[in-house]
Amino acid sequence: MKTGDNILTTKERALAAALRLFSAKGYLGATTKEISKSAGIAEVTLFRHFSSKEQLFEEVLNTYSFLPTIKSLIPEVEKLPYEEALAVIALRFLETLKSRIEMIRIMQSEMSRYPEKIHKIYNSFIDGIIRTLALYFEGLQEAGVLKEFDTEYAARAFMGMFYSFFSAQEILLGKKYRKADLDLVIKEYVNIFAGGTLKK
Amino acid sequence: MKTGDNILTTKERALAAALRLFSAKGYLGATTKEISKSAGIAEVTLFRHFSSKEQLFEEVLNTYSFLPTIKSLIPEVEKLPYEEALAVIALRFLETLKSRIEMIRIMQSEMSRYPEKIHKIYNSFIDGIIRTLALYFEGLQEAGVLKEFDTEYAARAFMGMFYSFFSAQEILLGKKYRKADLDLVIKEYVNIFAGGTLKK
DNA sequence: TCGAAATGTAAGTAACCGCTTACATTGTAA
DNA sequence: TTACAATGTAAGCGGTTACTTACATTTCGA
Repeated sequence: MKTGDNILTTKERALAAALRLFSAKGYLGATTKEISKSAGIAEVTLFRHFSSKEQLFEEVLNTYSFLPTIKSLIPEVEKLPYEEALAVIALRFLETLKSRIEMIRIMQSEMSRYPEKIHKIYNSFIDGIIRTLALYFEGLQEAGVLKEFDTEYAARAFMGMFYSFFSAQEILLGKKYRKADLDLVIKEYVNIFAGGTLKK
Repeated sequence: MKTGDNILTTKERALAAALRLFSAKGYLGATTKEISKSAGIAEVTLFRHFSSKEQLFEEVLNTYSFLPTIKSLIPEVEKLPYEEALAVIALRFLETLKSRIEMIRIMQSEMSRYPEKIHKIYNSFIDGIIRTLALYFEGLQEAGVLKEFDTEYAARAFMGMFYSFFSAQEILLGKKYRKADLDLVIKEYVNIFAGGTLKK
């Protein structure tokens, strides 16, 4: 590697390029020639690091599958009023999705290729968030702030509202939402959800 | 066509097979040889009906893109109590999605191939539903049943909850939800949403 | 500075895919 | 029955793709 070059190793640059192209064109649509060119390396070098395109794809999944959960967010949000806390959680959730939009695109379009693997990645991400949020709800139920409801279903409903908003905006329409729109959406969604879960 | 054979024409069987395989394997993953074999016709016959694979794909989109709206549902639901009406709308929405799951899979994975066309199909489907539901909400707001909120955002939130449930169950996990689960999910989601939109 | 490891260049291979051509067979309407 | 339209069989063509081989060049630590 030339001095002053990118800090990333050859393998890391290959993985990053593969992530980009698999995301944009799908597994079959992204060719190894294209990936290596995009990574700025020779095609043969790609095959020196990865024994096959299939294995490259697997390593892309493994390398980028980690998604930050919102678990660390709960403690700092527990002191906020309910609706403000929900707004912060929603915003962080949307930011997390956006930061991993390439992985999400891959998961959406390559589901049939790697069902068990992608299923696992999806579950470890979603389940973590759902359970964390459900625990937050349970705490507020015990404190008498929220009425009785199934906390896990409620968590799924909450995340579902925002996921489908994200999906429509970022994946289907390709529109970048303006900050004002985003705030408005969060406010309206949180309002409905809070109204439906708070004790009267 | 032999007598006593399938009622469908050769072209229709080709389109149906193409829908199945494009949905299961993606545009690039489904070969013309495989599609014709699955349709029970010769590969050359496929190219007699469709000038290219690309045109076959376009005709699949055109043929199966029409999604029933829920517009016709509103009148018969207007007499029901709010929560029951929401439950019926949600159920019908989920049934519609399920009946067109192959098209939805194609739209999700081939977004990059036909962005404008798929975007159009998506919009004509979703926008119709959103606007219909928003009108229903407006009527109830004027009647003093619902509190004030942005009816379109609310409609998006409502559909979003159920779409993401559908997506998680049918597309990501491949699980068929049992009827009991479905009823429970609808009940919980509708409860939250109704609680957040009804006037206290 | 020197030698090994990493990377590049060039060429090629076997398989596959979309699509075509030429010709034979079958179904059906007049 | 005949003529025509629809479909089938078989073979192949040109292009692409994943992947390999052989060899030259660069990088860089010891």
